[in-house]
Amino acid sequence: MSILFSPIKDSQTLSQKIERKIEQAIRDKQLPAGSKLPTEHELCKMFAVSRTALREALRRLSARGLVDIKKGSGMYVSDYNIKDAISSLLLYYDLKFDNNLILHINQARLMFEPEITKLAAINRSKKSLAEIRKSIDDLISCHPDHIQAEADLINLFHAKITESSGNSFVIISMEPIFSLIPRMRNFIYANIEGERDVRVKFHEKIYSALEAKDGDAAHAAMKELIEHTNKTYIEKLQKYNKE
Amino acid sequence: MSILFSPIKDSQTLSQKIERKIEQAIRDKQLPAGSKLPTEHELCKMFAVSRTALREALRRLSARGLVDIKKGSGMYVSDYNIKDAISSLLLYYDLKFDNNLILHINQARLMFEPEITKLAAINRSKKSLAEIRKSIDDLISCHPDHIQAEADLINLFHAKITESSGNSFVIISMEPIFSLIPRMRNFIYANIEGERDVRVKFHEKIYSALEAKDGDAAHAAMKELIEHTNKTYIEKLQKYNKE
DNA sequence: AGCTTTAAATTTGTCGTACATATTTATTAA
DNA sequence: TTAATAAATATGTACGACAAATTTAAAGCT
Repeated sequence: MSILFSPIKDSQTLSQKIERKIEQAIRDKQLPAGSKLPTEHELCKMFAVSRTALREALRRLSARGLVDIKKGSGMYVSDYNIKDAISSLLLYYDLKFDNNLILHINQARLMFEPEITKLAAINRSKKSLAEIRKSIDDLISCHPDHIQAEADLINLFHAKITESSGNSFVIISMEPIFSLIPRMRNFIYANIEGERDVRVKFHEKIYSALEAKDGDAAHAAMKELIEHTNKTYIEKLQKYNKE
Repeated sequence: MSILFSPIKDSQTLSQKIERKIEQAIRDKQLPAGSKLPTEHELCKMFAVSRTALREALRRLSARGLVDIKKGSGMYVSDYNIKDAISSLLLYYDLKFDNNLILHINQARLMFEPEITKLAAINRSKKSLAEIRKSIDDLISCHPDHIQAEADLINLFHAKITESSGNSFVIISMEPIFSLIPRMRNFIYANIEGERDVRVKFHEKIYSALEAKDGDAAHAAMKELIEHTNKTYIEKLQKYNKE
């Protein structure tokens, strides 16, 4: 019976209707990024609505990152970037964050990162290679007590490789992991005596494959590294459960 | 000099401050999904602000999917789901949609879907296998003139396999592709004489591997299928450019 | 006593007015 | 010509009033 009859009355509020019209103009490229929107006063006249409904519509658009509102200046179509793109994903993961998600992320990394590293070996530029090199050098020279900095440099290593793939979909798909890792790093990257040297060896091996543009070697080396990372995570988890 | 001094005055509007406090309560699980928020009147008293600023804060939260506002009833913490999770991603892809993105998506699928299918072969349930079976059967019996329906069934086949992996991160990462495909399908899934039979053969082969829980066979078969899909897309693109 | 209908209360949606505050533009002074 | 000041512009917040959807309470009917 749900198809036979549908609501006669539109359940959208006025502000949602306004939101939709402005959003559609943005999606249709009628309002390019950076362009200034008409003032509140002008938009109220255009839409024949009160300032309240219009402002509420604009708050909705602003909250979703579509427009920037500047007091005293005006409202501008924002340049929607990757950070905006993953904002709702990050919120979702924050709300659903648990150990199961970490396990799934670890599993996905094992599936995806060797493939990504293989592509990166082919697509990497001199510049991206230098950035990867720097992350390794910084890790080597990082003070042993700077555990957080160490984990961040490991994270950076992985992120830079993903960037080197040059595939925008891949980069965006992996970005939530790298954004979440500051939160997980004490779990994922084991703080164990001698671990750093093991890790540096893995990084060097991957770097060599990238440098040599050897996709298969890169794939194999990254697979090994992720397996190692996941293994130490499982061990750490079991140790924690035993206590 | 940027670290030495920082803005004295907080640039956040009052409504953004309110938004943040309510959001934090939600993130901290103080306000679980489904629970009713205090009324506007109560919140105005709690925060000691006017109704205007509060409503604008609530519009921001509502626009991001964190709360549902029901006229005459009240405001509720929403059950943030996968659809919400990918909403900003889908917006990003809509704003940046071009052929380059399609190529990147195709490339990512070649990297990821064989791995996903391999995992699905291990993790699939009887139920998920039956759903995959149904999508193939529906494709076989689909009328030859129903080009859109055909493409949607192909899409469903792929989506069901990804679901069968049982990995939440993987499912979410691939969801934008399946959401975007209705838009791309006339490009991605070639409408060529005889193509449907070729495709059904690929689907059957993958299905057999899934049924047999043969991860390597599943991986190889899916790789072959994606290569085929990507190849016909490139051919179609070149044909289009020639005209 | 239980169910249905009607009325009242509650809660969010929209409008209009007023003033505050940040930014931009225009005018004046050096 | 440049710098300082004033005026205008544009968004931020508050308040009061009324509209409209939902919920609750009361009245009416069987």
